[in-house]
Amino acid sequence: MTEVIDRDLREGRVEAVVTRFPPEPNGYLHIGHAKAICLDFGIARDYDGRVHLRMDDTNPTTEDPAFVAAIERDVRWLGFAWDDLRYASDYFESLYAQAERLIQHGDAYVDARDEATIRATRGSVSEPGTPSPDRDRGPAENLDLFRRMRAGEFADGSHVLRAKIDLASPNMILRDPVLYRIKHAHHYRTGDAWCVYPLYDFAHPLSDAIEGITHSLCTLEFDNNRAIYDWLVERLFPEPRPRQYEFARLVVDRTVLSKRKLIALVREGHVEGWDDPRMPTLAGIRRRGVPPEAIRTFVDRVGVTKANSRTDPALLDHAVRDALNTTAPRVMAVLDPVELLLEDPDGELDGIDGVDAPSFPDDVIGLVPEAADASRLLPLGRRLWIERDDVALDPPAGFRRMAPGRAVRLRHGVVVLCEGVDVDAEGRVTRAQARVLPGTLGRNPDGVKVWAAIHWLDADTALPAEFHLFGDLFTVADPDAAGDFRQHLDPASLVVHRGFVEPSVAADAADTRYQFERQGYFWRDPGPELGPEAAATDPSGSLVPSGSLVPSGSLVPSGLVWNRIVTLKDARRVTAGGGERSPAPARARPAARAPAAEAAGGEPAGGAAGTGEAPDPLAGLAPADRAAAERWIEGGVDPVHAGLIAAEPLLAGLLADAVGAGADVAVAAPWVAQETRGELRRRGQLPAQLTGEALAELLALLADGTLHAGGAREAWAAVAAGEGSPRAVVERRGLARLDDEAALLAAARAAVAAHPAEAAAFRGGKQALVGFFVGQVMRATGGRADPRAAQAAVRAALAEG
RNA sequence: UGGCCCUUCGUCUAAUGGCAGGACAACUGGUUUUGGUCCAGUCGGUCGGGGUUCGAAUCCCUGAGGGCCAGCCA
Repeated sequence: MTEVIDRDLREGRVEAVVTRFPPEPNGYLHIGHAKAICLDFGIARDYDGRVHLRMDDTNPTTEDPAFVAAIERDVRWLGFAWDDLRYASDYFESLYAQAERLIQHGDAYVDARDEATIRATRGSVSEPGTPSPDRDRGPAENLDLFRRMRAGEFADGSHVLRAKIDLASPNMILRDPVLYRIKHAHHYRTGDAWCVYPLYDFAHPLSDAIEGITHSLCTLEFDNNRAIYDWLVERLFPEPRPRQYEFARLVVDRTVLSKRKLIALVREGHVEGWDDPRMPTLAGIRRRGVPPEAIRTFVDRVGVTKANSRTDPALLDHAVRDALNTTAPRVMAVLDPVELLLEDPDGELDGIDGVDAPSFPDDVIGLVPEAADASRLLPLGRRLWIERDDVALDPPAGFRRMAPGRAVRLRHGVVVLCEGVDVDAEGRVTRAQARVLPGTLGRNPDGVKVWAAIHWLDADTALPAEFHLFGDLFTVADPDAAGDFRQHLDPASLVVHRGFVEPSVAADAADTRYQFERQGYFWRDPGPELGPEAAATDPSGSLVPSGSLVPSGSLVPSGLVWNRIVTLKDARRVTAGGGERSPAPARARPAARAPAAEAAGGEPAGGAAGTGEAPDPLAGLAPADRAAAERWIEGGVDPVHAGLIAAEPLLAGLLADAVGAGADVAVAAPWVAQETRGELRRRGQLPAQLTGEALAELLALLADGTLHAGGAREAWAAVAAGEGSPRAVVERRGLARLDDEAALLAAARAAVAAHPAEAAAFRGGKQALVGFFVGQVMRATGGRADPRAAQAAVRAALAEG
């Protein structure tokens, strides 16, 4: 992507970069849009260009101003600022004028048939469409009809404006696409001013052109649409015209990103709303507490290519933890509390009713020195809350926390020795007793193993709180792969706990993001940001009445409701006996990947693949061409090459000319079939300089030793680029073969001397490095060195060491 | 089925025709008053076949696999 822009700038095709992000205001932005936003805005920023946020509002029946506001807010939240806010609907008048121009040029016509008929006559991927009786109507009549369409004389669907392109095009998009349809509908911005509205394929390229967009970035599925994009822009606008480039959509495992499915999740009540923290919408992600910079680094890490791929949500989690590790103060919270009663026979705690605890560990302070100043008071009494699964009566293998007879440190406090554990009928821990070990505040006891540091809360001062633990919405990587996506919904995607949090948080800003030690990153649920007004104006349907997700703060005396942003990475392993289990409903281990995901991965192409009969390279040739090909084969030409050349008259003529000019057919054929054919394909035409005579000249230079193969290839490309005859090119570029042994040896020695580490590696047995050194010599000699001689020189130079 | 796009460690992504590298994940150790962080290390890849080349992930052919297109959605 940046390569294209660099070239456009370098070649002066454009003076400055202008991009645009063009959402349709008919839904909420999600993480997939974040990729496009980061790209469009990021490129504009990196190239010191401009970026427009454009509402692609050409369909009055689905769009709504509430979404415009939501989109603006989401883009800003991500940390971007647009240079201009535009609306496609502002261009309706000029778009209409362009449509009239098209009609006047005879490039568009009004079709009076209904939707079903047009659909039926478009043909299929393997059959051409059939023309409408209206297709050959004259421009004047079309213009009249189109004006009457605008004037409101016709009913919805009775007429459309179509581009007149090619009903037999293998690209379905080009089969006379519809440009304008009649919709007697109220538009949220233009009101009732219009009853004809342009379609995407018409409005989008022309909006880009109107705004002077230089690089129009979009996702892969619009690849086919580029043809109509270019067709329109070339007819209606002068250079510099906008150009469209495609990149792969972001797909994240264990969620869904299609608008339809997201709507279904909301409407059917699988989630609490568009900003449910489990949703991949930016509103949901924001409410969950993810900081925007984490989204940006995530998008950076994912990269931009044209290969459709799926991204592991672990990559996002990592970006979130990375952003929060150095910024989130550590506090303690107990999600599933049990009582711990302390005995203090030595009076260790006498006179102490709390400890001052640093808010950040030393390693974070190392990264962010000012974090050293932050601390808070931690009350400490004789009755505490600790986490239920930090205690076991009968510890399973691998259990490293509290159990009878084991000492653990109370984080930031003293070491205690467990003296008793009460369990209920099901074996669940209900209470524990422990004795404070003397002299262990800030110091480890002698001769006593401390098994762990556990988090705790003073029971008398801890604030009651509710914790919302979010997991992936789906249990499988690709919910669409098998059956209805709903059947893969994870019922444990939201787990609510009632517990306690330390009192210090009451003094902090409400939007503080914390790490609850050993649990994860949390922040206070800001509550639904999409208020009732969003529900009321949501044209896609009713928002489900909020249930448990609305802060049930009223039920919690402190009113505190915490959203878990992301878990801590959890390294505790499940033992063979299954004794230890992950306490949080954390993301399932990779081993738990569903069968559907495996199947989606595709069967490796084994067995029968690749072993099929080689097809006849001469199949499908006309008899005369076939005869020519057979003659070449007799002359020693590879049959595949012969077939390729014979199929293309330009190439066949070129080969014949070259042979006529004295070239050996067997030598010339690969140059025609590969190098020359490649030029033909890339340029769409055969460069005039690529004649048989030129090829014969090139091959003569090769034969008499003036050139080696690599130089000849470069020379041929230069000839194709119009730099002159092979001989002239070789002269100008200094491509003549260099086989002076002394010079090559000197170059080889220099290369070896310049790369001692590589030389040592070679002598250590890494033979592949010969190529590396040959490459160095080739570079040093401007590509002139004879490769064989260079390789010999390299080996000699390496042997000298 | 016609056309177009795509294919590099488990995942994502680099490599002017010249040492296949990084990140995430996993795994091993070390540090640690968080089973966190950090540090060190391990595992692991060019879809198959052919061609051109001294040398191919890269260029050419071919096979396989995946995606998109037959809305008056965008």
